[in-house]
Amino acid sequence: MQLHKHDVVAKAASILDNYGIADLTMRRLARELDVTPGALYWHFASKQELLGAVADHVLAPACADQPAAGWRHRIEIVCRALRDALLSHTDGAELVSASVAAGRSEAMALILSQLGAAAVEAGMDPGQAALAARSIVYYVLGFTADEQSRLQWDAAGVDVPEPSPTENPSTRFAFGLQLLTYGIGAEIDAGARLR
Amino acid sequence: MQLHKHDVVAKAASILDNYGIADLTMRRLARELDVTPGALYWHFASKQELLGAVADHVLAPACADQPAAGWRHRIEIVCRALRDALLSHTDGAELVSASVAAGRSEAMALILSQLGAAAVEAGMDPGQAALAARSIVYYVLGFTADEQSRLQWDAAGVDVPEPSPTENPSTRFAFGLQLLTYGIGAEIDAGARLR
DNA sequence: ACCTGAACACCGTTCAAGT
DNA sequence: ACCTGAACACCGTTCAAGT
Repeated sequence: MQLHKHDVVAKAASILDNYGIADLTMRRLARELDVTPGALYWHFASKQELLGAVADHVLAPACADQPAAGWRHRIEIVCRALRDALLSHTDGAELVSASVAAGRSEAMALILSQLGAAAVEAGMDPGQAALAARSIVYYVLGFTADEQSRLQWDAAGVDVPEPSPTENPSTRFAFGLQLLTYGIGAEIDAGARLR
Repeated sequence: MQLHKHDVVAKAASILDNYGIADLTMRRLARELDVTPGALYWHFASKQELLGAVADHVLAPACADQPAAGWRHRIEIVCRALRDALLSHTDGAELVSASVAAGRSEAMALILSQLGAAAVEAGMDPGQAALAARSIVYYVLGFTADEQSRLQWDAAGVDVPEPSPTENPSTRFAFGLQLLTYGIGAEIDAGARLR
């Protein structure tokens, strides 16, 4: 049976979920697909390109059309969807961070444009809005990667103390995000006073 | 001549600067130190531990005592020092991000406490302040990793378009950081209104 | 067009044995 | 105490040759 990109990405995602990113190697992936490592290079130019495809697969659920709402709420919805998507796969945040840092991920470009559009609606000019969108993504990726690595230490029996154990991760996530949306509001107010 | 931790870290930093993080391998490091790979494992338990030490070396200049100033200015000073430290070594942001995500970096803990102290001075309670500090670090690491990877594509001849080419990276960095400091101010105001 | 076989040039880590 | 030698169990990538 012929190998298709989709099958390769799906199998890669299953290795990711069951064994983590360290075990997601070209040779192992080939073995589980009952194929020779070289076969993968007919479909993908490099491991980096393959990981990019897996990243887009992970991000797909966060790319669904968002319901109409005020800019602040839209940002919260996109960011929650992004975090949920990352958390739903082992090492999801690490994988996506690496793919975003390296070659561009199409899915992340879409998410950035959704966040940017919300910032424009809030009253920012396009340049500021693009930067605000990127800042938000840095926060979500950083927070979630951190959260996910703590989860893994936890599962391994090592318990690392949470900085503030009173609130759960979702509440803490929302609080940090609020800092950024408040900042966007304040930035616009400050800009308006100068005009 | 005997091998000391300090020499190992220094040579690792020089490989990093001259060839990048991909070439910073245990075998290569051993070769350049005229030593066998096994020798490194007498001084460091693992590659991860060694990279952590290199990360602390990179972060050292950002750990100098900061002059007294208002909280907002203190945050800006720490963050500029952090970005400068990361930019002063090839792949500095990537290295530090990985080390921070994995085992704890002592230097980063110090930076987090400096940022947290500033947020407390601004009027946050310690739990909120710790989270605000982490959010700021996520931003600095994300922004700088992005900036540094663009620099590398640039140096390689590929030119990737900047989202908003009018302003230089330092100005853009300051703008994104301002979003967070404005957010801290707004958060405190919002909290005060509830009391 | 799609894949195998086999090679190339590497990795991190361990550990008995040497000095 | 500190390091070598040698091995173990892997990597990503390429490419002539097969079907």
